[in-house]
Amino acid sequence: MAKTNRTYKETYNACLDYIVSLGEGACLPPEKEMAGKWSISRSTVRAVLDHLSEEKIIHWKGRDKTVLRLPVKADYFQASETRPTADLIEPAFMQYIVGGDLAPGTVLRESELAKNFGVSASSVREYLIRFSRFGLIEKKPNRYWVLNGFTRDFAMELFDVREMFELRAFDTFVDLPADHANWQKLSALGNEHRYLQEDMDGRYMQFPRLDDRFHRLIISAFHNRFADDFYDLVALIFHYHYRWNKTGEKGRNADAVEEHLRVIDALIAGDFDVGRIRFREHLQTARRTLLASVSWD
Amino acid sequence: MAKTNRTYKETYNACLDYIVSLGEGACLPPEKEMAGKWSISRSTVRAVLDHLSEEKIIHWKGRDKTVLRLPVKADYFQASETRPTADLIEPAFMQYIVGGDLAPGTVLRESELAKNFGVSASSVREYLIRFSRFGLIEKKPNRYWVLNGFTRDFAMELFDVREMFELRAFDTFVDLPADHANWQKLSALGNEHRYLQEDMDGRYMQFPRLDDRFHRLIISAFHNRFADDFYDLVALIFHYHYRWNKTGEKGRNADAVEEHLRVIDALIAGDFDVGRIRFREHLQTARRTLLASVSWD
DNA sequence: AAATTGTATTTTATACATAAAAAACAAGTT
DNA sequence: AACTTGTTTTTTATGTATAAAATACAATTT
Repeated sequence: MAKTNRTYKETYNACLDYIVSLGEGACLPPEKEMAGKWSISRSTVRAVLDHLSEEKIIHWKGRDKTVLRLPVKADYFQASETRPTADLIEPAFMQYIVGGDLAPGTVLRESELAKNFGVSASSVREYLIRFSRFGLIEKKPNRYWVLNGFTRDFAMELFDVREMFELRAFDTFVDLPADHANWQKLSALGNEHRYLQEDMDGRYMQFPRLDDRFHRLIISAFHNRFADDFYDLVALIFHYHYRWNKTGEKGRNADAVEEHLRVIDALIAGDFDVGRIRFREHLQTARRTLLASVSWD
Repeated sequence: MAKTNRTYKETYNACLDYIVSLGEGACLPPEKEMAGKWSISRSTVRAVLDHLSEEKIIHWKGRDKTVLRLPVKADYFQASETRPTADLIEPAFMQYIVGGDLAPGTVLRESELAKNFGVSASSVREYLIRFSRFGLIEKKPNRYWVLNGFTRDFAMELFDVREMFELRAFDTFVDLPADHANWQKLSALGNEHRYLQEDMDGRYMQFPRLDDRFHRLIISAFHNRFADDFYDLVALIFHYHYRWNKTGEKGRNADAVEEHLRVIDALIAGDFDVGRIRFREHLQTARRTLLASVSWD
């Protein structure tokens, strides 16, 4: 097989939605306009129109593209068919290494992973090359990939850099003028934290998303692509590490919500020094919590 | 064509060297030992022995591997044939973008680059994926790569992080015990700087190597893989940026040598505070110098 | 029996083939 | 003439095929 026709399927689904919004009897716009609308080529638009015509959803002849009937659920392509291969590999791969609790030094074979994940070897290969930038895996030339693993050292070094970046960003953040949009965003985040806190038992699973937004808001003040990029790694580690390590999750999240709020409240009140101390404390807690659950040295 | 036989050619050349060191009439060791010696498989060793035998350089029958004649220059494979494809792509690519002074936003096509560099599209593709981690290029899905380019912003953000890492490393360095090997290394580097200074006109081209070693020595004190890794990018930028930007090279290098020495001398003398000030100054100069030669915003 | 070689099998790297998608161009409509 | 569509060409994504290299196992020699 060659290239997948994911773009086509995705566009087809988007087009069905669009047809619903137009209603029966309406006319679709010119091909070029549709191509622009979804940022794809006219070829794909025409392929979609072809299929829509075959399915008798529209009547297509030249520039006449009339909606014959509204699409139903069965007309749509399955979500699994439209998801990019790369998006499919990441969770599978992280499940494999984090969920499998593989020891550092474990050999990873492209062909084996490809078979396991049900994707092509080329896709796996590309993913691994991309992923290798995080330093968790390494390629032995002419041989295989080796898992360096999420060791204690790795976690410590990760946190050292994270702290440097976030504290630096924090200092830039508090220097922002009072009318900067970030203050509003921070205030809004505070409210969301409180909302979560009201029903911790029912909503604690929503915390990781909030955590990510809080830290990214701080980091964004630094305006540094390397720091932003580094936070992708931090987020990845946190996301997957805790995904397969649910012990004490609720308590951990409740503590973190509390700590975030202490920082936010201090900042909103203008107590920057107190805020900084609270922020440091929060980073320390995060470091301790993660280190406590690292299984390999 | 399939896989290249670079490993084989490299091993063959290494084996010719080895035969020279053994001398005529000598016997080569067991296959397994040779495989271990060059960290390759026995298959490759046997392929090499086969060729050596064909060329009548050795007589090979079972475990008898006698040297018949010493190899001559013509027996060796050309260096160009043994160099890894990836090593071949890097300078070509950097020449293409830095040497060509391409504007940010320039479209890069895999097939075009492959044709230009005389390598396969897959190799180019892998290189670009790997290179993309530096944030200088970006992939437009289903389309092409776009050069983000070495802009003023990029340089500033690069230096912000570089300064954070190096200053942090510097503080760790000065805390090293007096008998730590790094102090000796620093002292030795000081001497090499002075040696360079004695004949700046004749030796200034050797400075980049020395610069790299000086900064890596400092950075190494931090013991942080992310900082080490980041310095790879810094080194890459410096290496290629100045490679095609020779204006004022001698003066630039002379100044930097002087600045390095001020730092080294202060540290060796135990004046850590002065050393830190001098080190900051040096980083500032480096930033200014690089920014002055950035052509794109 | 241990070491070494011979042979067969597995895995990896990479060119190539092919379908999808984009882009270019030509022709027809309003 | 400006749009829009029809058709063709180019480029990209990705699976497949294949030689190189690694590994495993059997047969031999010391």
